[in-house]
Amino acid sequence: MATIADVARLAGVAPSTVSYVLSGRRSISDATRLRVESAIAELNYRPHAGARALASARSNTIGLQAPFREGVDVNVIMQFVAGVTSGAHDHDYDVLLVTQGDGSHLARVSASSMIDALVVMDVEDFDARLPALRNLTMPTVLIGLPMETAGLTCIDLDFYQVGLITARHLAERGHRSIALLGSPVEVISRGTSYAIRIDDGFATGATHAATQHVIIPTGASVTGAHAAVDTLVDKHPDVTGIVVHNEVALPHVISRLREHGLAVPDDMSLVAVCPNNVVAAMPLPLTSVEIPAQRIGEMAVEMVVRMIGTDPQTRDNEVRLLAPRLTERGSTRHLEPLGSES
Amino acid sequence: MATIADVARLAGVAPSTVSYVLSGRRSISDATRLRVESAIAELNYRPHAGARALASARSNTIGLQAPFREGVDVNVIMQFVAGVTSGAHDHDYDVLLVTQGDGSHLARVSASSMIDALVVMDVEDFDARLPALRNLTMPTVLIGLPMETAGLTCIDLDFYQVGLITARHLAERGHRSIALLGSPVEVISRGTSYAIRIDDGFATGATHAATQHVIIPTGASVTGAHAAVDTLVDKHPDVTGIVVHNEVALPHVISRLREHGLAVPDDMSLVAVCPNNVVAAMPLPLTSVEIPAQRIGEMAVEMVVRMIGTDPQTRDNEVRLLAPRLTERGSTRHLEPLGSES
DNA sequence: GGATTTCGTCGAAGCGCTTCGCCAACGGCG
DNA sequence: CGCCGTTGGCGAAGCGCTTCGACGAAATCC
Repeated sequence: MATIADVARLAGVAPSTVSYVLSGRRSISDATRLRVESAIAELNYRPHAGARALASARSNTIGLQAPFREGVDVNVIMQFVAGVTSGAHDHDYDVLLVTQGDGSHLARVSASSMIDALVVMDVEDFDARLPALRNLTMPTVLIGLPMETAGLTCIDLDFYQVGLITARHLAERGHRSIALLGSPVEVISRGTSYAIRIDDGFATGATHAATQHVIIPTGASVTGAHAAVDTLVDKHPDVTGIVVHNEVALPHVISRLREHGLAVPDDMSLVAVCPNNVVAAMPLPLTSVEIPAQRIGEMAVEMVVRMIGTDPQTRDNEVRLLAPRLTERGSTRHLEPLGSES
Repeated sequence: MATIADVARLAGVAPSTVSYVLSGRRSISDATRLRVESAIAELNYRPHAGARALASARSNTIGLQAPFREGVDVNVIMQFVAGVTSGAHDHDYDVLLVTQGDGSHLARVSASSMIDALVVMDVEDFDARLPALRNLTMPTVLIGLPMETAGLTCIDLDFYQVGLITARHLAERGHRSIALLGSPVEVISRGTSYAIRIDDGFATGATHAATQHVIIPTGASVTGAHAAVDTLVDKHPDVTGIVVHNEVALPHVISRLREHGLAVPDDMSLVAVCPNNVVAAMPLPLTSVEIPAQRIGEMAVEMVVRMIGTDPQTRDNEVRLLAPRLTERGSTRHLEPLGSES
């Protein structure tokens, strides 16, 4: 492997000059820059990452903490990961995967200066990693919200608003009894905030619109979806509109509804909450609120990269909630005023 | 951050001694080792990864190349990733994610000595990354097989055998016409070898058993599954047993069969090929061949770690194909001899 | 036209670690 | 008792890079 000294020799300059060409931290005349660049190309030179990290106290790597938990949508996780990696790439960072949730791995990785910053995925309300994160001076961004966000920087879709606008959307179309088919119980009981926030928003939205509502946790499986629909039909036959926030269950919810003789949207209005590629794969167009997972991953990187190099003291932590947008695709119908139904 | 010099000072030894305590490369008396260890603990010392990489020419990091492609099962991908990370952790390695498929990222990462070895996922027959990989002296293991494996080390489930034993299983139970509902066309036309290998095995197995067979590429979506089942029912009504190698389509295949009035296993025998957690989530027990994705990920790491430190010349490349095992769960029935059906 | 600034480049120090060679002390052996 | 092989530890070199201060030369100013 060629070193910076080799390049310098070939270009007839000092190693430091090569370094400055590479980093752009000092002005270099066009003539020498060109010579250095061609030497670099000729030798196919790549700076040694370790040496660079040692000398500059920067590794140009960000850590991605991604616990692989039960019940979470792998699809969404993958999109976060894809967003983070592509965002990192855009900013010339690499991504180190940190999967062990116990924090010891995290501590090792951060203390050994392998990473300059950290992105944490799938945060719970009382996340076990929180204490470790709080006394980490390293720039950190959480994807998702814990219960107590003081001193933390977070980004997520505003699921409260998701609940609110989906409830309102249905209410505005005349639905007087609506349901939310949400996350599996294990996700909720773990205290995963997005599940709780969408519930709250949904309840509030429904209440404001003087609409009946019910929330049905839904397992991320065929049986889970079927059970939820069965509950809906049996216990809440007056429900005319549902919101489904469960990517895995979604198709099975639709087919189970059909088995019960309920067509979307004629007999049941439906709003999906999931990534766009999931609704695109559905057999019928669905009105939906997108979960822009990839975008969120990219934004998380952007935030964390901006934090690098700023003084931890002056850093002001923000909680960034993306406003959801509902896209109509005709899977929710207008209910006629009572008595005028055909 | 404490350095090795701080530890040495506190323990009253030379820095090199601390290093030897850490690496175990030279014998150290119990007395000093204890002193050093307690100094390490007291200062909460972690070696600087960059410095270590620089001095030892080892980064203790393996690269994981994971292209995020259309049509592949994210679930399986995630299990590979989980296996690789946990395997890496077991061997005291970290994992660097390399997602950009174009190879430039790979080149940069490997040339800058960020990684000691590489695991490549989702390999295609004529994979674009192959040329880059071949003239990489770094230990590399592919998960999946390309067309030409000379000079490469690969690991995968033996999908040819999967096709063979599933076909035979159905044939042995008296099925005279069987079908394989496999990967989406885009996966096949990309030349993804597992899809092709299972097809070959299935065809051969069926032919040997003098059984009719048909292979139906199946889209990884509700509509894809429905289309495949519709094709099956319309064009191949004599088929009595199917193998489904498509995790996403699987539940929809089953429900579509039911919509056609075909129950599993009474009217249609079914063998699934997918990870165990997927069959577990199905509404009925399914006879299946497991895809041990996590295990494969771990084994890939094991192989690649063993390769590190061995001379590239003497390294003999192996292609390791895991023998599949079929687990009966009662979703395939014995067909009665002709005329004796109830 | 001298003083001052700016520009482009160099040299050297040092980041924190590993590893090699060296050496002192210590037994075991003939 | 002298020799030699082991053992346990030390010191220093050096891995490849960044960065700071220095320094001519050219440009700018009054």
